[in-house]
Amino acid sequence: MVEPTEDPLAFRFFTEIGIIEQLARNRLERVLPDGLKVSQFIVLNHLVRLGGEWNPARLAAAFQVTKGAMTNNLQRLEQRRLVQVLANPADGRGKLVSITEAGRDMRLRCVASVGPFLADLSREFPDKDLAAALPILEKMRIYLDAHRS
Amino acid sequence: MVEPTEDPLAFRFFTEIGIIEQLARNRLERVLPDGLKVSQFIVLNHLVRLGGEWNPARLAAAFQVTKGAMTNNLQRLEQRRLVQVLANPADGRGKLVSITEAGRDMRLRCVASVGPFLADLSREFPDKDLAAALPILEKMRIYLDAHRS
DNA sequence: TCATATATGTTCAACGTTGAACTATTTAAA
DNA sequence: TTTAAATAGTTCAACGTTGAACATATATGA
Repeated sequence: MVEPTEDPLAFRFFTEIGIIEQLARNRLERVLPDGLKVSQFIVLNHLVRLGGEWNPARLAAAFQVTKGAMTNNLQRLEQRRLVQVLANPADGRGKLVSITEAGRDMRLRCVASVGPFLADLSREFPDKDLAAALPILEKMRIYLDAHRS
Repeated sequence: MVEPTEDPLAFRFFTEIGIIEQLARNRLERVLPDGLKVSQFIVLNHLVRLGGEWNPARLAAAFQVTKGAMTNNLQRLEQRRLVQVLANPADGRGKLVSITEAGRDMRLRCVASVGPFLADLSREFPDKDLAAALPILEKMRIYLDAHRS
């Protein structure tokens, strides 16, 4: 009788994370308006919540994606006039990204469209449970970011 | 003074999950041998741990990916002779996947190559902390799987 | 039996991401 | 001042995934 080997807990942890990521992304993108992608929505949300002007590099760092991925995202958002991208007058290399009125509207539509899903979810996962899980997730994110080598 | 709106906790939860997933995948794929992908390694690991023969559909369900993705994965593993794929004699539609000796060897090399990373990690994240986080992750994975609609 | 519904697996285009190469600009050092 | 290093952003090919369409085969039920 061969007993199945136990995976290290970290494997199970990352496996769950991977599956949740995929399921959550697909679930959200099915309800987001106009085929907006999660990666685009989180940029809009970020700009609305924190306001001001951001250069693409800071946005890329904030969401831990490559500059190339952020270029792609911002180009699509700009084509839809959801963000405005201007040259940074103080730095010839840089650009400055800010949200437009249409972007604010779209973000509100997104939040509304995701509402029912979140309402369902919060019945199963009260804030206190999510809040209890956040610290280790944040710690893991920070750890992985610091140990990319 | 405009105060930044707070995101629902679920947003922060999924944002952390998304970033961890990307960082962990990239970290692992940098150390896996011969450019093996995480999605391929977890299939090898699964076959070694649980043994026996699996049809692609069950594997796809186990890892929550589409059948197309699993076809792609298995074709690459089979090209490398890491798994064996045979027609299921009991079901004309199905196939049966099993690991080869080369697959076992490769899986061991993978586990070894990931070892130092896991050792580092376990210093920062003792099993008890990971174990404490697993239940809500499993619950979330099951919830999302059941609410794909 | 025969028709319909399910299930397995493959293929394909579309999409987002990575990583590397590249240009342009700014910063730091000699 | 001049040169080298660092930073911002773009482009491109490679890759994995999704979702849909498709072909085959099995299961269900009238």
